[in-house]
Formats: sequence, C-alpha cells, structure tokens
Amino acid sequence: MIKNSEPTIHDIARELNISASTVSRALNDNPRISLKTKEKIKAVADAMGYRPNTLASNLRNKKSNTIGIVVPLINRHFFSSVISGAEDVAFKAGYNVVISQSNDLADKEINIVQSMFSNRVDGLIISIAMQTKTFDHLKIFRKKNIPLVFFDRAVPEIETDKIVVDDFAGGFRVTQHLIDQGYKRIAHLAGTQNLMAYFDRKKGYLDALRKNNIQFDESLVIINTLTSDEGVSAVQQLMALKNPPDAIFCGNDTTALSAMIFLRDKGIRIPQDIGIVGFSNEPFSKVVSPSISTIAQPGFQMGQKAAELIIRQIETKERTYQTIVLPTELIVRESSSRRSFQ
Amino acid sequence: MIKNSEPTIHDIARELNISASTVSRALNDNPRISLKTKEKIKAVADAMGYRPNTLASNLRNKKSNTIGIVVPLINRHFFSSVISGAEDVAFKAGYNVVISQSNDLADKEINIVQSMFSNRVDGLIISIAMQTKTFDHLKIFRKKNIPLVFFDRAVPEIETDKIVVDDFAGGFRVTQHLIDQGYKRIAHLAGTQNLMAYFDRKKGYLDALRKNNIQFDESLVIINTLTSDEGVSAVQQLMALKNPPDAIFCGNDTTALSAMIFLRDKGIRIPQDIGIVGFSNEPFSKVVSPSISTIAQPGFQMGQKAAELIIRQIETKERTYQTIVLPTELIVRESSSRRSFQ
DNA sequence: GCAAAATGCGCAATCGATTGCATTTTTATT
DNA sequence: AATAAAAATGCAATCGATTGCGCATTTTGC
Repeated sequence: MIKNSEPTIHDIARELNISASTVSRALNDNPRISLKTKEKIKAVADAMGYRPNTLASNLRNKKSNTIGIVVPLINRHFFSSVISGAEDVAFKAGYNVVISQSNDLADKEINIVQSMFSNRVDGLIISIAMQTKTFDHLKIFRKKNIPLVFFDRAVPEIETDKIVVDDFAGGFRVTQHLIDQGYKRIAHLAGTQNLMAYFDRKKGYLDALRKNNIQFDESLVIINTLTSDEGVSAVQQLMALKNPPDAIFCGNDTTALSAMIFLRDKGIRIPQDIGIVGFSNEPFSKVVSPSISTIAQPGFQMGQKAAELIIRQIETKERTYQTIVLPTELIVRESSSRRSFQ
Repeated sequence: MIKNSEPTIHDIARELNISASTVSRALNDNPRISLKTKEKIKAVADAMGYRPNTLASNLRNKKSNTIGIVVPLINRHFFSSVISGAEDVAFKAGYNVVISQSNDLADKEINIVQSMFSNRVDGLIISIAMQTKTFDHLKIFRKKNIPLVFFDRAVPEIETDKIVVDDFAGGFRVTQHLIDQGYKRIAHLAGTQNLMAYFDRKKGYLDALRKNNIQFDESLVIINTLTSDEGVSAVQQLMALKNPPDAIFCGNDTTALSAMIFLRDKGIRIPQDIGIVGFSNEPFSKVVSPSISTIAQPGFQMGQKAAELIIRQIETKERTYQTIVLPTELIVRESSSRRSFQ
C-alpha cells in the first residue's frame, strides 16, 4: 500500500506485465481477450480493490450515464414521488440521477440547467418553475440535440417528449362531480395561468359549466399561487361576495385543506353547506376529516415513464416525440359527498 | 457551425491564435493573464456558446464536485426534506447532488454505494437501509478517506460525522407525556432494533417507565417494521391481551394513524379510551382527526447540516468528527390530550 | 543605457479509460 | 516444416481541461 491514490488499469497492467488496453478490454469482457487472461486480470483487479474511474470513462465516451432531474421543490409529495419513480427506472438501466430544485425561481432554474449541461448529463427531465417565463435555457438542449423530457409542467413551444396528466379532464370531472352533487354556485381557486396544468384545469372547469348550461361568473374564479395562506384569503374573498359559492374546486389539496379548516372554524359544514374538491391527492387528503375529494396524479408512475422516455431518447437515434397524457382519476371522498346527507 | 460537437477551449484558442493554456487560465481568472486578453477570450467564448466540460475538469482535478446522497426511500416526507435541505446547501456551495434510494434493501445499498464510489463522489451522505447488517461497503469510504456523513440512521462502529435526532429524549418525552396525561398501561410499537434510532426510542420509553416506577410489561412492546399494515396487526395483538394498554407510543406516524383508524372503527375513543402518540411529525399527523401527537424531526435542517458537515470534510483536511444530536420537539395534539376531557 | 525583475504566454505532460490499427503469437493446413 | 489464417495483445492517440516549467517581451531601477 504505497500508493495513496486509487489503482488504475495501468497499475493492474504493470502488475501483470501486460498493456492497459488489454486490461481495459478484459474488464469490459471484450471477446478479443482470451478467457485465461481475463480471469487473471479480474483476479488481480479484485485483489487490488480496483474500481473503474467513471469520470475518465465518461470523458472518453462523451457520455455521463447521468440523467438530470429538475423539480420546483424536492420536498413535495408529488415531486418526490416522480423522482422516486424516475430513480427506480434509471438506476436499473445503469444511470445515475442528479437532482436539483428550482424553488420555483426562474433564475435558479436557469442556473441549474446550465450546470447540468456543463456536467454533460445525458438527458434532462424537468418540470419548469412557476416563475419561468423564458425558455432559452431549455431550447439549447433541443438545439444541441440533448434528450429533454418535460413532465407535469411542460413548455408548449418546445417540441419534445412530454408527460402530463389530463388536467383538462381532471378539471372537467371535478366540476361535473360537484354539479352532480347538486352544488349550484361553483367557485374555482386557480393557479398561475402561464402553467398549462393550471390553465387546463380551469379550462375543464369552464367547459363543464358550459356543458351544464351554468352561467360563468367571473367573481367566482380567483387566481393565485395556491399556497396555504392564499387558500384562506381566497376563501375569505369568496365568502364576502353578495352571492357566495356553495362549492369550491381548489387548484390543489393544500388550498383545499386550508380553505376547509377556515370554513370549519367559521361553523360552515362541509360538505353540507359547501363542497370542496382539491387536486393532486396529497397523502393527507385521504386522512383528514372530512377527507378531501381530489384528483389522483400518478407521480411515481409518471417518473418511471419520464425515465423510460429519456432513456429511449438517449439510446436510440429516432427523434419522434410523443406527449403522454396520463389519465386522471377522480377520488370522491367526504368533502364533496353532499348526496349522502340528503 | 461545421462542428456538431461542443466548442472546447482549443476551439477558442484556434479562433484567437493563442494557446489553450491561456484560454483555460483566462476563463479561470488567473492573474497571469492580462485583462485585455481575458476580455477577448471571454467574448469569443460567449460568442461560441462555450460551456466548460466539467467531466474533463473533474478528471484532471480528481474532484467531481458531487455529493452522493443515499436514503431508504426518496418518496418519504422526512427523507425528501433532508434531501431538499442538503441540495440547498450543496448547490450554493457549488456541488451537485446525486441521489439514490436503497428501498431499505442491503444489496441495493451496496450496489449504490459502489457506484457512487466509481463516480468518485467527493463525499457521501447516507441513512442506512433497515436491512443492512454489514458495513464493509461503507468502511471502505473511511479507509480511503472519502468524506462520509451519516444522518438519522448511523452505524455506531464507523467513526465519522453523524447527525441524528435525540431519539432517546424523544422516546422519553413521549412516554412521560402519556404518563402525565394519566395513562397507566403504555404500549410501545417499536421498529427494528438494529437501527439506533428505534433502539433509542425504546430505551427512552423504558427509562421513562423506570423513572416513574412503572413496571415494564414485555407483552406491551411489539417490534416490527412499522408499516401501515403492521400497525394494525400490532394493535390487534395488543387489544387481544387480557390486560390491554390504554396508550400506545407508536414508532412512527404511519403506524399511529393506521392504529388510530383501526381503533376508531372498533368504537374506541381517542384520546379518551386510548392515547396515541406517533413519531416524525409527518404532514398528515397535524391535519387528521383527531390530530396526532408526535415528535418533530427537523428533516430540512438535518439535510442542511449534513451538507455542511460533508463540505467541511471535503474542503478542510482536519479529521475531527462530531456527532450532532438535534433536539426533538414533542408536539402535543389531540390524540393524547386526555386531560382536556376530564 | 543596461541588467534585473516582472509580466504574459506557450509547450507538453497529466488525469484514467477507450479504441482503431498494427503487431505478435498461436493454430490449422498442406 | 512452411505458410496461411486466426487469435491475442500492444501502441499510441483521444476525450477536454489543467498546470509546472520555461521562454519571450516588457517594465523597472539605478
């Protein structure tokens, strides 16, 4: 143990009086090397505790075997589920995943994406930040022909693989469900409209109203960033109307919960007085009381699919892109089940 | 645009009829290069859309600027919080994070750790898998002097930085709290005892009993892997005793919830008939009904701290290790507040 | 005006693994 | 035994950035 650094193929070669090429080939099971030599080499490699230096290999092969994943916030159930699913598939396929969070900040996202490019990720899976309004940092990936997959929040103007949930159908289904439950004045708490996801949810809401011949009332739609606090202030605003709603389709479960708690504290019964539906099926929505009706978004599955798509882009030359729309599932729970009280 | 590959410092050098060395130094703001040349070089680099190839740089510098993080499951609130906190600190310090999940499987953990080593991560942050019983794959890191930080689930026999929550105090506090609330027969639903965290929680439980002169009853302690289902079967087992408990200290919130739902469905009132306390402060524990008393584990902060520790190890030569014990906080909620009903 | 010092830049090796082509060794054939 | 054919291995360049050392050129001091 004279050397303090890691053994390399050259060390193994010296040990056996052969060339580094042969060692390299042997360790990669190249058929050009005889079985006998291979075994000798592998034995010595083991004995020396040799572990290939992936950095060197990556440089030479111009391939990092790494997939970058960028999400707004790692610490959010939906996103961590996606990451979990993607890591699962990627690891099995021999890829590492490097992960960064944009905190929904455009600047940080640009920073991250450039850093990932410098690290020569083989592909990038991204759900863009709420704040992001320009997309040059992502277009570069397409221009340089580096695999790119959007999930959840995609950029319409960039043509590449996308995997989203059917937000339109989700919004429609929620609204139709509320109508079916006998609610008449249905409000919608919407997210930033420059994100397709929120835009489509609202579109679904509007479409359901139209299909049911319900007059759209602009004062019943509030757009904000869907934080817990904003859920409360939105509901306050809604309840202050001359003609307040009797149901609220919340853009996510967080606002659904905060709205529900606010209303409960005001003595308003849910679902009898007001029906509530959320979106995303956060773990808590099932266990709170009353449990919150919501739309399930298959995060884990989405991550798996995103990884499959990016690996397909990486490993094949074909450049035919698809947009996969995962079906949404309406989960009816207590917060909107008024019929059962009649 | 004849080249389809990325511009390198050599391309910039050729363009300006200077050497690559100068370009490299200029881009790194080396004082040996004149300001005028630097500006020229940077201008050309910008114009060519040059982005340094980190792979090459890493190889030469024998430093990957990458921190590996291994957790049992990404998609778990506590762990994703830790990852989030670590990524935050790491990114600001110029490090990337690669993340993998062991799924609590020893084999996969070994596999991951070796792969991270091959990728020459500058340091490894890990919470070991429940299943892991041998630690050679981690000892290697210490032997090779590669920074290693344990969080949450540490290996006692490996000397390095560790950051854990005060599980003993947490277990003690929970138990004392239940005693203070007037519960007499307190059961404990414990996790695998080869993990310090669960071992210490139980030790705190036992210590609190002793301090209060309460006879320890072995039949009141059940050890399993703390899944939702096992929470139910454990409670079934407890309630089948001749002398069932009137309080349960659950090793995590998941089992606390499943136990609670099971008991509620059996018509048992919580906290009046049976008190329940969980551990970890999962998001849902606050919003379920009754809300679950629990121990807060500062995941995000733990991740930040872990990243700080590993970066300190990476960037300084000193090798004095510390074990940081983050304080636990008992959050008293409805599920154990019997006093308010008396 | 001239040596000494400072400044600016280039050469070439290096990091560790890979690979096209060349060379050596082994095997088969007559 | 000689030669062709096949098999096994080695040489050296390459991936792109970094850096010790050395060589010019300019500046400084007296």
